[in-house]
Amino acid sequence: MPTPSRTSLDSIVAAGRDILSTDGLAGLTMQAVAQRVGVKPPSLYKRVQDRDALVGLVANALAAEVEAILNTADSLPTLARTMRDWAVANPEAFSLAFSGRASQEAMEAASAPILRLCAATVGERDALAAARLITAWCAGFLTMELAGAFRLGGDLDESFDFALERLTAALSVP
Amino acid sequence: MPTPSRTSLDSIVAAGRDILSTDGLAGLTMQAVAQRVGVKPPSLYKRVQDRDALVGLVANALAAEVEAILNTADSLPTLARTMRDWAVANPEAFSLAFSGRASQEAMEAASAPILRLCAATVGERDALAAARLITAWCAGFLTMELAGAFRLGGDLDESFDFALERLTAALSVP
DNA sequence: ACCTGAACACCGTTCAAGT
DNA sequence: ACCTGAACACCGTTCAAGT
Repeated sequence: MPTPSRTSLDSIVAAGRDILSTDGLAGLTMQAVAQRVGVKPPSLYKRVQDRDALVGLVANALAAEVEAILNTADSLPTLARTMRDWAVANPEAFSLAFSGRASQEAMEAASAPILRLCAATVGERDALAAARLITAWCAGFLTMELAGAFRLGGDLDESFDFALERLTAALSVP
Repeated sequence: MPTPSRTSLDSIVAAGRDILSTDGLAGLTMQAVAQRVGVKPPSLYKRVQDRDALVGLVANALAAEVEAILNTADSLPTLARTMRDWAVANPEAFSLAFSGRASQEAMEAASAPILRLCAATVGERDALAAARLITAWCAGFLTMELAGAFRLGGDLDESFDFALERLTAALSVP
């Protein structure tokens, strides 16, 4: 006799997102997710292949969040600062979003705003390479900042702005 | 009655480094390390606080490797290409070395070559900010390249060289 | 002093049995 | 159809007992 569903894939991914932000990736266990959606761990396997797949779906959801935020930016410096504010406010989410676990489609969508602004700055021909430069720098800087890897003193805000100035100058001049 | 040691901290860290490169961070278990040094897992706790501490020691060893390699470079472009070659040859080692798990001292030592070349390029005043720009970009680019995050087509070598040209230009002009 | 077997808590995952 | 209890393999870690 059929039984009505007691949860859904969306609730599971949403629960995973919440647990990630409070307990980190290590706390994102099948048991924790199951408990939060009100089900026993084995039931999750009806909706999700395994933990890796679930983490990937959460990463996709985070990439969509990033896309939405970046779409509000109208210049590369604004975009970088928007990204930084979000990363500082959501460190665990940031690190999963940029861990390479999101799907190609999700990453493409999140890259679109950067690509658009880069095309406007350097032209279509160099847009992709410029977007990779900006993305790599920004992801690298924020990852290291959040990991506490910048420990040689100095002002981090200053270092961020220094880089932003030099980068925009480097991309503005052909 | 005293028993002669059957292993040492150095062997344990070396075993960890080897296992990392073949099986990745997930394969770097206390059991795998113990087996490789010829001891049972509980014995490791005589030399190492816990798995996290062991991973940190391996990260320190990797930072020292990075330092040695980067010290052979005599310009920023050469340094970046040296780093990239090493990262491609040692992907797991690279990602642990830049994960923020190494100690402050190890990170400072690994940063020294970059800082030195940046000081020669932009002067002492901006050396730290410039080093952070180069380091963040390079770490970000290689992390994303190794994670397969650059999937929008185009030539990755070209994107790397494009960034390197623009960055050196941006740092050369005051 | 160092090593080990036994034990515990915790995790991911499978599957037969329930409704 | 979906859910669960029981079970298994695997991991980190502790500790009393061995030498």
